[in-house]
Amino acid sequence: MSNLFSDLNWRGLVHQTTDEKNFGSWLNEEKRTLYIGFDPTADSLHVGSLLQLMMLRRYQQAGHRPIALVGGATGMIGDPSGKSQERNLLSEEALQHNVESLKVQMARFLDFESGDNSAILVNNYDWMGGLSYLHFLRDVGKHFPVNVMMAKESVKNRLGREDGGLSYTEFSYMLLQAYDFVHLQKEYDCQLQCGGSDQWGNITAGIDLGRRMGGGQLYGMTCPLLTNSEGAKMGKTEQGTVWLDRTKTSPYAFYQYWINVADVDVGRCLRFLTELNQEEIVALDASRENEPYRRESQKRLAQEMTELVHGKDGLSGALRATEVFFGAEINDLSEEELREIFAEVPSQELSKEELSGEGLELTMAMVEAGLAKSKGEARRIISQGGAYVNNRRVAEQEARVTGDHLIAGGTVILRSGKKKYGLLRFV
RNA sequence: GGGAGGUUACCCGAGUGGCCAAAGGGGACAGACUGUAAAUCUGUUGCGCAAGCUUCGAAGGUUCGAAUCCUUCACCUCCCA
Repeated sequence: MSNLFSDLNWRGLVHQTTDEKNFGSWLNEEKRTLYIGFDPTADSLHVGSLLQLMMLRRYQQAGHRPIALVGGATGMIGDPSGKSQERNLLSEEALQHNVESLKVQMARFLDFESGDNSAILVNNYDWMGGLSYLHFLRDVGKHFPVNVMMAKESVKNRLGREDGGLSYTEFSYMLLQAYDFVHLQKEYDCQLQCGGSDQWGNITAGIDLGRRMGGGQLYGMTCPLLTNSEGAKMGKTEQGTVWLDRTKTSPYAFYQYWINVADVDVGRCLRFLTELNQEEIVALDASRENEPYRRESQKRLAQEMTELVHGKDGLSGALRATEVFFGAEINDLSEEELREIFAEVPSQELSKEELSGEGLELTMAMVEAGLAKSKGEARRIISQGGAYVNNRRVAEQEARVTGDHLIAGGTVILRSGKKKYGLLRFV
């Protein structure tokens, strides 16, 4: 565990620590227990959570004991940090469902059976759900000077606003998170809380509370937020959030997300999100510098992330799908592969009758598949060389789709341009 | 209530009787280039294979012929009360 902190520093993952001078050596002294909180606002984690998951993983691999805290209770309140508006509150049932789903995903990152530093998963609803308001105010609230709370960034930002401000509920959020920390210290001897830089206020609130309640010294560390060169959070595309759940974001789409990370951002991603060692990352930096067209960094990043999140099978599926989507032969695909790869491509069912006789006009087929708004537009695409049947360019306007084109049990794959696909299934 | 101007295709916008399926720009879509990037260049951009058909706020009218002229209606902007 000796080089963990220097590695984190090298990667740029250390934004702030509570004890600049001694934090590193404190970590090295012995096995520590740390925690990071996750918000159960959805039933899947997304790319934005990866950084924190990896952080826990790094600590665990360095020999420390990670606790992943799922905020079943705090999620009911909503953290005002970084939010410009009052949150919508989720129902208790929805939250519990989300908590269960997150547990499963976290198991991919953390080892829950590694002996004395096994990861632990906790849900703060378990100790807060039954907490009485009166007791909470007496034991916890008493230790929070309101003027200190008012001074926190997350609160200050919101108080100045005319539209909405901040509710009492959200104002109290930091007390809950602070209490989590103290509780975990008591239960698991957890002395360190990590989080994104926007969590600093909440983390220090916990440290203060710990001292006031007589629990001894606690530590905090934050890492930078992972944003792209445009300053936006990673993990959002035009299609929406990139999830870790394969039913929400397919392994292929997940892989593609990383492949398309901009050059200026990919170095940070490699450092923040992968476990490649320093030599490998430096080598990739050089590759990017000298032969950018090879895009080694993106490929490596996509490969690492996809394998970690979706496993070897997920990665090979994504690679196969990538080949196919970029023009590989698809005649020999099995029905299953086909369904997997083209899962999120819009498809249309037609009667087999349509193929009888001379077959179906390609123009008509393209309209049916949603690739063209009219036959005229379809004809245009064909004449410009942008039409493909089963990934083979078809340049004749009069071309027809016939039974010979059917692959994998009655499907024809149509494509317009480089990447726009549409499926026709004949039944 | 009085007066002036406007409404054109996905968006902006030119078009004042035939040469108008309608300039130009943006966007979008294809192609080339490239790194699945950015930029650039080329082509296309109402429907129809075609003859042709339907479009210029809506309805009606004048005319051989209307986005264009007339009438009514709807909506928008501005000015005066």
